[in-house]
Amino acid sequence: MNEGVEWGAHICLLLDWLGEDRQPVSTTRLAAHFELPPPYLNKQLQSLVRAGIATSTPGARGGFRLARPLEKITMMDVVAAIEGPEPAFQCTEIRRRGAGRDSADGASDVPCAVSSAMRRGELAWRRALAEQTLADVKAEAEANAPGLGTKLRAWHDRN
Amino acid sequence: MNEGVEWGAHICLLLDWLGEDRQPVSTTRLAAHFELPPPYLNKQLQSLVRAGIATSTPGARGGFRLARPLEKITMMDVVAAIEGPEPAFQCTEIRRRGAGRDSADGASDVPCAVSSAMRRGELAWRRALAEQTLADVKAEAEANAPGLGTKLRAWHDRN
DNA sequence: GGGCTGTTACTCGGATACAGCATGTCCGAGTGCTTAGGG
DNA sequence: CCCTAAGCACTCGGACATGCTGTATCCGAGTAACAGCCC
Repeated sequence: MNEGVEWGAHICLLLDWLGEDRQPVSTTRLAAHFELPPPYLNKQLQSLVRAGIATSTPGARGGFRLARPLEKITMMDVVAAIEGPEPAFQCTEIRRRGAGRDSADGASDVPCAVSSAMRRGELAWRRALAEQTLADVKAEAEANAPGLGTKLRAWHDRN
Repeated sequence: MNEGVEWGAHICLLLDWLGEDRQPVSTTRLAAHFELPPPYLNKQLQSLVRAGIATSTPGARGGFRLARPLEKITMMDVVAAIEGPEPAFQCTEIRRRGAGRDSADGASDVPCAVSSAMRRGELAWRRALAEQTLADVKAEAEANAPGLGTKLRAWHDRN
C-alpha cells in the first residue's frame, strides 16, 4: 500500500490541530513537521485537494486547509484520495481464457466466483474504514497522549 | 494487488476438479488451461507449495496436487501465500519524526492511532476472506454454471 | 497623509528523472518411464 | 519369457532479464504582501 496514505491521515490531523484560526499551512511547514521531502509531500497534498478533502490557496501566505471538519472525513476518504477509487483486486477474467473460452451459456453476465469472494473481502475493508472518521482517530490519539494538540501548536510557534 | 492471487485461486479450484483421481497435474497443462505463461505460473505455484496449500511431485508424470481438501483452504490462505504474510499497510511512525520526536512521555508503547485505524480495516478484510473457503467458491461457481466441472474435465481429456 | 502601482518573495501545480518490485524468462537438477539387452 | 540396467523424456526449482508503478525532484505560473511614489 502507498505510504502516502499514512502521510495524508497525519497531515489532516495536523491541519486540524494547527488550523483553528483558519490560517492555511504551507507545504514547507507541514514537511518540516514530519521531516518529509517537501516536493513529494506537495504531490500527495494535491491528491487530497483533488479528492475534496483539503483546499489550497496559492500565493504568498498560502497553503492548505481542511475542506470540512474531521467528523465528515473518514479513513476511507483518505485512502481513496491517495490510492485511487479502483478496487485493489482486479479480476482479469482468466476463467474465459483457454478452456473456458467457448462457455457461451450466458456465463458472460454471471460474475466470477473468485472475484466475488475477493470483492466481499474488500467490501468489509472499505466498510470498516468508512466507519472510522478522522475525529475518532484524533480523539484516540489525544486519549493516548493528553495535551498533544497543545504541544504540536507550541512546536509550530517556535519554528 | 498481485494478479497471482487470481491465478492461485483458480488453479486450486482446477486442481480439485481435475485431481479426483489424485493424479498430479503439470504446470504445462495448467498453463494451457488458462493460456498463461508456464514459467511464471510455475513461480506462483511454488508459492502455493511453500505455503502448504499444494504439494509438488518432481520427475516425469509429476506435477501439483492440493495438500488438503478445499474445505480447509480459505481465500485468506491463498492471498497470504501469494502476497506474503505482511500487512498491506506498513506504519512508518512518521509521528515520531520532527515535531513529535522528543515526546518521551511513554508514547513509545502506545500504538499510533492512524495505524490502529488502518489495522482495524485490514483485520475486517482478513476476517472476511478467512470466512470463505475455496469449497464455498467452488459451490458458487457450479451454481452459476451447472456441469462446469464435467466440462473442464472433458476439455482436459481432449487436449 | 492617503491611495495607487510596481516589485518582490513566497506558494501551489504540473512536468520531469530515478528506483524498487512485480512480471516474465531461462536453464540445470532430479525422477520415473521406456526399452533394449542378457540370463 | 523375465529381470536388469542404461538411456531418455519430462517435470520442478531456483537464478537471471525486463517493464511499470511508486518515489523523489525540479522549475514555471500565480498571488498576496510590501515598499516606494505620486497626488
